[in-house]
Amino acid sequence: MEIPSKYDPQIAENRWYDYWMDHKYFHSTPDDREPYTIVIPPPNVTGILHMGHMLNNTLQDLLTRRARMMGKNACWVPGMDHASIATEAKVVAKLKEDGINKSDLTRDEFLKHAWEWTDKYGGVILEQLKKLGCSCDWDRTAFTMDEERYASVIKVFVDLFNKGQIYRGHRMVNWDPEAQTTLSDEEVIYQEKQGLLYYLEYKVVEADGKTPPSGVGGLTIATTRPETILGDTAICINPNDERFKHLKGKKAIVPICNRVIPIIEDEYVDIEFGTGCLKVTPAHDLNDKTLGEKHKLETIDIFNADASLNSFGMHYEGKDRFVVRKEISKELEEIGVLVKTEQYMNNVGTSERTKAVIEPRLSDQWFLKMEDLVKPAINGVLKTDDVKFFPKKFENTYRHWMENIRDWNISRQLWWGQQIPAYYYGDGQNDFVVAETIEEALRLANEKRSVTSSGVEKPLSIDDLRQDEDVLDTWFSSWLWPISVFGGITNPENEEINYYYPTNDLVTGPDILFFWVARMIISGYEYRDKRPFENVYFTGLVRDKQRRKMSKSLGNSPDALKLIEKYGADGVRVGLLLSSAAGNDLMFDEDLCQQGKNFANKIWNGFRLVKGWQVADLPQPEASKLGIAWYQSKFNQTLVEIEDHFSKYRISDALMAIYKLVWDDYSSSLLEIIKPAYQKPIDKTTFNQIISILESNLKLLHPFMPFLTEEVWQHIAERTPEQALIIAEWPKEATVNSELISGFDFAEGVISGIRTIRKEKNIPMKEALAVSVLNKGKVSKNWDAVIKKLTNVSEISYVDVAVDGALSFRVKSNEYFIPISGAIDVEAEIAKIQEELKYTKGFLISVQKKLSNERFVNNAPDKVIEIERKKQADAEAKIETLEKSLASLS
RNA sequence: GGGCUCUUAGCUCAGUUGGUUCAGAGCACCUGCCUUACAAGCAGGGGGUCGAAGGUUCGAAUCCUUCAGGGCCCA
Repeated sequence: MEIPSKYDPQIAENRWYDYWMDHKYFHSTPDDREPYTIVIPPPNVTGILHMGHMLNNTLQDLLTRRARMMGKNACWVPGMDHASIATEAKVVAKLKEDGINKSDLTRDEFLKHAWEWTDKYGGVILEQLKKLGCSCDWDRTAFTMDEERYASVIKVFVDLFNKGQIYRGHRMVNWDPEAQTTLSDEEVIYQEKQGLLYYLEYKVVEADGKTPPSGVGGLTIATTRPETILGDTAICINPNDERFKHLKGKKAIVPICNRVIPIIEDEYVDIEFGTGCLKVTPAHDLNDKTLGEKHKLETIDIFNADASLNSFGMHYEGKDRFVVRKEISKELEEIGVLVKTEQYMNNVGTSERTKAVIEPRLSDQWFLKMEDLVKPAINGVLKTDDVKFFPKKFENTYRHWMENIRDWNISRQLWWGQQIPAYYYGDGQNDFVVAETIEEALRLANEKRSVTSSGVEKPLSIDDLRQDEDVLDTWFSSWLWPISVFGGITNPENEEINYYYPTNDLVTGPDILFFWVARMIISGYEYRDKRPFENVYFTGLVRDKQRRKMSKSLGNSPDALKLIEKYGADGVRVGLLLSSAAGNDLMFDEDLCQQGKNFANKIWNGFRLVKGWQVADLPQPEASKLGIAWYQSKFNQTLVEIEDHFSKYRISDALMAIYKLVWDDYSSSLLEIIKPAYQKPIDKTTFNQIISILESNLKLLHPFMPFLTEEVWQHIAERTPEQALIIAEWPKEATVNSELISGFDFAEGVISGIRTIRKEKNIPMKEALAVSVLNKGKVSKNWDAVIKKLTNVSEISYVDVAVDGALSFRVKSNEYFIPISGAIDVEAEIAKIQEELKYTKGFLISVQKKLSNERFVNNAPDKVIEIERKKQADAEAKIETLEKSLASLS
């Protein structure tokens, strides 16, 4: 095969992705091998690839590829999330553009539009993942709204209802007036907003509601929301507040609507805040609702679903809450009720999706009881380590949330999602049943009615049943994901679920720890009695250089596909992984991708060098033999290190270890050691060994840089599909000869010393040097061939006395001399040696100090003392050498 | 306001049970090289009072206390 002079990522990426797909390497079916399973955090169906996805999926691909090479049956299940609120919002917006209002459509008509939208724009992101090299089993692509997943959700809902875990409740919920749906607490974002505090005066009357009391004028309340006074049903004062003793037992009149409301007393009221008089609006504030329940107050809801005022709003009926706020404050001012206004900063809840200001609202909702469900999930993560978090610190966050968990509001007032399988047949509170099918619901309803009603009534028919209009929270489908992708809910004993579940690793962002991760753990224990995954790897958020979160609105997120085009998928993968310790935010900088691209190029050129050599039947040079033996040990040592990093999910450390192995040890050292002289052939032994070494390197690199490595692999030799790198065997840990490693380290010191002198004295590399050595440390001569090769030294001679008129340097207690033509700057040499001497003596003193400290010798472990003794001996030897040199110079 | 967490070189980060020359890595920077795979390269080099102040200890980047300043989650 002809080797192109430049590596072209585009061609290689397309070629090998197609090749991998054609040969079905990504596809998995249960067999005798140990399974390795990852389920993708399903991206929003209409989403597009952003940096967070790139990081996340690169990590998953890397783990999957490594597992595959380790001989496991690797299965990475891809899929998408129907993202009910986000998708419905997009569809509604699109319809609006076309002049269609959602309210003009029937549910079925709307769903038809939504599916059209999904079919048209959905799945783009999955195609983008392929560009990144993701080795997902695409035959298994799942969708949270497809038939299997829909059925799973319904089955689970019915099951939990039957277990008494799901109930209907009248609750104050976070209402998004724009999307006209309920939001979970987690979907509300609190923002500081500048607003006004309005001081309003209410008239006070006697308990009969008519007679103005003598000597009492009125009372003043402070509110940020004057429009809600129309829903006031009480005024509350603190019973300990001396200022308002005279108000006890009286009543107040709400301005404008002139409703007479009681003045109640409760210690809940903060005497310091505002005026000390609190208006109570149970329908529109959570705290007021609690007060209202305690004091049995009336609840008056003044809003429509879109947060415009209803008939309780009187002449403001139909107007938006913010419009009313302005207008009513004007009216209040005109009728002399508005005492004053003040600037006020308050925390306003807004919708994560629509940004609309959240309205607390009372409504009928479905709830899932969490108290019992969380118990095994708390245990599994925090007590038994059945599920492990990386980094561990997120366990604290998890604990705090799980131990303070509230019931989960699982209903959403939307159409795009799994419709709640509750069927109403009458007007009573309990005139409903829950069932997987309407037929079953009918049977249950008739059964229920015959029990509850004494009289003989006509049986109900299907037409008498009304299904609940609401759908389930998106997370109520994704919390089943690791089970439902294998059909483990609808068919709990099927072969696939039994083989692939529990999955191994989950890679996701900490922002959905509660939304998703915690709930999957809960459902895993509930429905499989097993953890859903063993390890959770939390990635950080991807931020830009200025530490800003990458977002569409800021426009600071680079186009993922353009990055791949520019740096190659491998380059981008390396760039992302290089600085992404688990759980740490990643300050993304395109330069990192450049580094990745450079690395790819380095590997490519290293390959070109080797492939360009002529091979001949020659004896193997000593330097090559030793160099290869050393590298093999170095490789194995690094492999141990890499495995350790992987076991702790320190992915960027693993990559860095490989990076240095390949760049420094393999390219800069080993290739230079074995490189034959210009246009000379290489011996066969060395050549075969270096090919084998290159292949091992490629294996380690493959999970990180799949395309480049497969390309090089296939260039090295003709390979059958069974010999493709993607399924090659991951290197096994082997013995490390530490003598070779320390020997090379010493030789490197010598090499570096010679190079430094070359540099200082401007001696070109072409000019061969002769070196003499005073081998005080009795260092093996084995490495001389290597040293000579890497420094262009013609001869290393061993001497007994210092060489006069030569430049010198020292490695440990050995001293090296390089005679050069021309005068030696003796002064400079002396100064250099004195500098070294000073440092070494200082070091020795600190060691001696330590060793002469009785308490140190008595308390420190033997091993530490031994090390200190060795340090002392080394330093003393070095000082001796230095002093001798100094004497010979002066 | 409550909980969690962080602060180490210009940048991004390692630094495990306190103890090897422990003060590190990569990038960036500086200097010299178009050396025959790679200038997307090679060789060499400089750079940090480990946020501050106390304390424990023979010994502290590491443990404790206080302070300062970030970040995340929750209310």
